[in-house]
Amino acid sequence: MRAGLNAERVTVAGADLADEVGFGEVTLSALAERLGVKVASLYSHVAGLGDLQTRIALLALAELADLAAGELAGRAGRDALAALGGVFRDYAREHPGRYAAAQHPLDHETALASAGPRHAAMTRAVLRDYHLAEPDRTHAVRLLGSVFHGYVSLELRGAFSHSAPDSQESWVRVIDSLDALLRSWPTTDDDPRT
Amino acid sequence: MRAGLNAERVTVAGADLADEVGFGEVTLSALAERLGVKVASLYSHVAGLGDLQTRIALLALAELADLAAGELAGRAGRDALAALGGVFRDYAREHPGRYAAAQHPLDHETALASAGPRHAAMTRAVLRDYHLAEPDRTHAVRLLGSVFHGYVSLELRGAFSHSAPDSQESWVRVIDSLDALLRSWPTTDDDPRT
DNA sequence: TAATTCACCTACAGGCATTAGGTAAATTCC
DNA sequence: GGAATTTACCTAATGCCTGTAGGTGAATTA
Repeated sequence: MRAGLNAERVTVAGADLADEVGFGEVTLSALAERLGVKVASLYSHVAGLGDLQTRIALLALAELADLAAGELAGRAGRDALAALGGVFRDYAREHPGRYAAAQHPLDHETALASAGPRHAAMTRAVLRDYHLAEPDRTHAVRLLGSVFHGYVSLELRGAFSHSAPDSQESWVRVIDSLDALLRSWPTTDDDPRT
Repeated sequence: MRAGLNAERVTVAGADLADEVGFGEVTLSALAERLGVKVASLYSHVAGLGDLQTRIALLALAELADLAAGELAGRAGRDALAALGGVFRDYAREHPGRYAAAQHPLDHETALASAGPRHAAMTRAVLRDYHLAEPDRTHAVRLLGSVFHGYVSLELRGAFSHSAPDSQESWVRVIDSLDALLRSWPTTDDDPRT
């Protein structure tokens, strides 16, 4: 009896498994068992464990980009900022394994073909309303990426769950702070430090 | 002939190996070979791979806390902020394996006995100069942690190395931004959103 | 110098990734 | 509709890694 697998079904099953047991704990053995198939059979669809990890990472990046594109449509300013951050935060909480996979290192060529560039473009789009000129725009992109990724990572690790106030409150304040910061961004044409 | 090992020597060697090949790639096999010893001999000093990983994590957290304490002495305000962030950033670049180990999850009991609480205390100390009352102080602690960890993680992953301007410039701007943000932190006794 | 400790060893079992080579089900072609 | 081809899946075997059991000899202590 054939199970009717292909590369995408295997990848999705791997992503689901990652969400349940953690990305680093995904093994071909466990995945094969879940799919009702022998381990060697998986090699007909993916090149090995490393290839599977890369495919899950690409899946997660694409899903994240699609979600972000949907939430960002028709929003601007603080609204867009909160929406973009919220996509990352919600995705990480609903799909921790997929979110971890999205941090998996990709070689340069693969990264360029991934949804990574779409992410960068969307962050730039969110900043459009704040009217920053280069290089400040790039500095701001990096700051937003750092805050979103950092906050979500720490929250996922439980770093904010053992002390008051609730993490949700801090999240709202962080978004507010970023919004205020971007509005009053100090434009620096000559900074003696740089 | 005896190699004269003990738990600490094994842990330090493991940390050095992690800095060279990555924390996730540390194996007892490779570590034993590097120490000129058979794999089974390592079990006289550490309880297994998991225990070794925990010990490397605790070592990294302690080293980071010691470095931070040293750099923070006698500094305040933006100076202290830059020093604390710089410790994380420099440590991660010089010791990527140790930095990755510091993110290794610890069970609650172990985390409490680790240098983790010292880190929290030092971040609060840096904020002293900005005169924030609770719960704003905690929100700010979480923001700083997020930015530092997020920026360092992304930079380490090479996310900022394929576009101008130089990451160092963005780092200085991020520190400046945080300083400005903390100085003008909007004190909110009643925020209708929370 | 004798007893004890313990750092290190050999030998083995189990789990996982990976490859080689085979079989039968699905698909394609005439 | 039957033959040829493709391919999804299999069994079998190898090698690396973690982890355990039990032994040996060097260092330490009495």
